[in-house]
Amino acid sequence: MSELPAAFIPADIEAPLYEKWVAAGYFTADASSAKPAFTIVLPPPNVTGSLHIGHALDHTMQDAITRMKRMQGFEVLWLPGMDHAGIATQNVVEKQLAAQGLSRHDLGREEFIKKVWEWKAESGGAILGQMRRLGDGVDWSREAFTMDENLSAAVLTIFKKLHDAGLIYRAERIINWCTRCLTALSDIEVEHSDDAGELVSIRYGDGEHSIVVATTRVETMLGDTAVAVHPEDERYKHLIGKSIFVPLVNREIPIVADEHVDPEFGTGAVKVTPAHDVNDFEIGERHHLPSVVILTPEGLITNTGTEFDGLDRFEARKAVVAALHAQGRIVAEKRPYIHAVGHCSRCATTVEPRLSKQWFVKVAPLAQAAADAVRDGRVKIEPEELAPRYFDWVDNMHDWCISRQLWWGHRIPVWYGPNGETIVVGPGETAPAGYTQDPDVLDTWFSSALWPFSTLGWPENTPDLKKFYPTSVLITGYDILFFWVARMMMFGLFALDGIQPFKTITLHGLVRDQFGKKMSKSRGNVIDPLEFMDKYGADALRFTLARGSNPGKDQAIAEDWIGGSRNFATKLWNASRFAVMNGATFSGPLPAYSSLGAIDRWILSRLNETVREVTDLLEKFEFARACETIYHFAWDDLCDWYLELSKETFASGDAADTQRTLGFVLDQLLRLMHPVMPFITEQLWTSLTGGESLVIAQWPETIEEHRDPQGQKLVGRVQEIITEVRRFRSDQGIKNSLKIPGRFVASADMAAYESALRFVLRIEEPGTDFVPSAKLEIGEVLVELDLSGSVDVVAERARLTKDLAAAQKDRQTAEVKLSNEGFMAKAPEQVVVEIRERLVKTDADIARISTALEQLPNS
RNA sequence: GGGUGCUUAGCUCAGUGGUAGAGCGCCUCGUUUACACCGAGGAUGUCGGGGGUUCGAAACCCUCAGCGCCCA
Repeated sequence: MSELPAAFIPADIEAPLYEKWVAAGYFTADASSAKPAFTIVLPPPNVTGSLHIGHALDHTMQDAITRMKRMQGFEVLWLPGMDHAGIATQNVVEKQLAAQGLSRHDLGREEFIKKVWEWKAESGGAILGQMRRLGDGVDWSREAFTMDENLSAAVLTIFKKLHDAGLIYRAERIINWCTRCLTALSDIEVEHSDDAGELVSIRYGDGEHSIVVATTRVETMLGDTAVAVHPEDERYKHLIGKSIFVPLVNREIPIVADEHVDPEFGTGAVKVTPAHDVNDFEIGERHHLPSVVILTPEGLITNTGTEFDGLDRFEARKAVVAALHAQGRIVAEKRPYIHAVGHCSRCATTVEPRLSKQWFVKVAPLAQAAADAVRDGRVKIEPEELAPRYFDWVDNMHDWCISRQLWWGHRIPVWYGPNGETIVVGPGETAPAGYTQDPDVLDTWFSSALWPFSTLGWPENTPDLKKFYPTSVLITGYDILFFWVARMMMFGLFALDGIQPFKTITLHGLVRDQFGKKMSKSRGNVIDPLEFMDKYGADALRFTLARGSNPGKDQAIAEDWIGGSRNFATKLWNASRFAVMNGATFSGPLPAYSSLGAIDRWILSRLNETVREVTDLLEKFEFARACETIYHFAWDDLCDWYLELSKETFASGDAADTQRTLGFVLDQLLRLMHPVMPFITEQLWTSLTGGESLVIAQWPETIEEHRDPQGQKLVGRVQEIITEVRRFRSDQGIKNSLKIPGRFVASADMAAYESALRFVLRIEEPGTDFVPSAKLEIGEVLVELDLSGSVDVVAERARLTKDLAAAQKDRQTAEVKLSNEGFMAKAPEQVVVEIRERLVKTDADIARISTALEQLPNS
């Protein structure tokens, strides 16, 4: 055991400790181990990203669980890596090129992809270094990237497998198109917001032969190929089957009857633009309407033969309205009109629904399997309140558009022959000469969906896959339940013939600012985890996040609270210094429980409870409650009570049992805290015990013999006496440092504590001149104090009056219950006994306090 | 519009039938050799409103109001 430095400086110890762990290979999993496996795959962060507070929370939880499992004797694999983030990464590199006045087309596909790899090598993956700062005990030897060769092989394999099963197809559909990213997006990459627009009602046709339609996207009228009404709508029945004149484009279009038209909405007639609206597309299909694409990929009007060709869609919207006004065809304008508008989740550009030929995954059977796996209990979602959200999604999922018009990503393994042949090329296969490959790449989530098994070597049946699949638990935020979790379920169950990718899905919430508001750059309330790790240490940040983490719930965080966690770390440091100074011992057997002193027995009993509770809570991912339990034990029980009550023993010189007890308790506590605060616990534990590392130390176990409710009750009474005497001293304005003579009159079971009480309360043995000027009755214990003079009667009367009122109030609630016939007849016996005891106690309290009040001098 | 969650001390949140809790903040006192990143003591809540079930409700049911999220 070496002396501990007076101050704890996280920055000095964290990086070296982390490097020590990695170098020792503690985090490297062994697929040939005989130990049971415990596997977590890290939700792969984006290669362009850096560590934000949400990662810090997610990683803290995973690190804590894997560290605990490792200490419990599992062969733990926590597998790190990143995804290639197709759009985001391509955007970053294109921006760099743009600064040199180049586009990706100037380089060509091959050169551009080379540039992206160069970018990744130089500045990608900043987050991996930041994870080390946080202390993530991941297996770096297995670090994966979705574009790695073997993970790419997995992509080809699953594509072919899905295609062969008829679950991948190519079709012309309305997809979400980003006019800035110039690619298709899947439904969930579109974020809807309620925006202010304008609802314009336009008269098509003339006189009797006219219909008013309303739209917020006026420019789409240039692509209208029909007007639809409900077949039963009396207003329009006579027009069904006729045609009507569309202004500006000067085209006659049919009026069709379609049951999906809502007669209650607007005029009951809708314009139909099959190439630019999902609902309209379906109407078009049903009525065999032509689809006219009137927008270029960039969002410019095209192909209408009007003056609007070449205008941007939003300029065209204004121009079309103006032209319609000029013709007197605007019937009404509602402004502002609030309606849902889709935006690209990457760049916020308004998404354009657009008819386009894309690749899709037919999700129905896959989603069904994904739902079943949860419904039949093979996969557990925690907290279970979030399961309905999962079902809502998988039960109503639309086919997934997987092709992206990008260059960075897994290129679609489909080749087209000179005569229109289509073949899918699996890993290791090559297309026949003369074939050309589809130019598009796959959605990044397509490869992320394979993460739990592609990282373990699938499609090869590797030792890793055998040992570590299915993974034990997935820990991630509820915000990517659909993006990622549901898709891993679909692909995992499909790829591994029904074996689920994880046994449990644990969802946590978002980290918000101290007022519960969402963090955002525009609000300026973003908390940077790196900044606060610098300032307070990684342990403090981790503890704060873990302590705030209730299952599935968002949490608030503030700098003050991180400071509070740092204070907790310092407290632990100082308690350890105290232990060293007082000769705590960290080896050898614990003395027999029955032979120990009352205080020692008490702390061991509390430790035992704490071990049980914390283990149980961490197993259930109840981080907030686990941290609360640790905090309370360490600060209140250990520091405020045990260390204080033990000071007298240490001062007496005969302290071997207490020295060993304290050493044991600290040792166990450090183990218990290590998952959440790995750095400071490692530093303390290795220097106190001389052990190699807490990372590979054994997790504390409960000790049945240490259950001691009776001892806890006694110490509870000791605590009550101390608190009451302190309150008296405080009310009397007696300095804490002042020693006063006093006498305890107590039952035999309290005698064991008298010396400790004297020490803590600074009450000296009474001398021959002892004159008790104050008497405190606390329960059955009488404390007589010699204040060498008179007491402050006013303060004492106030104190007693307050106590009397409290006792009377308690007595009354007890009495009301006991005189209630219903209560006496129906309440459980145990509760009745409890209330009776309460009545007895309050009666005694009232009598005692009343007497004390009467005996007070009148002055 | 459909679903779902929340409303408890100044702030952020625990608490699923038996006398309302924590952290931070606040007030008073205190340099007693682990710790002022500390110690001791203290104050603070008709548990969103209304109804119901129950001997007993912050908790269970109904309803209203407000806030939030997801989906459309």
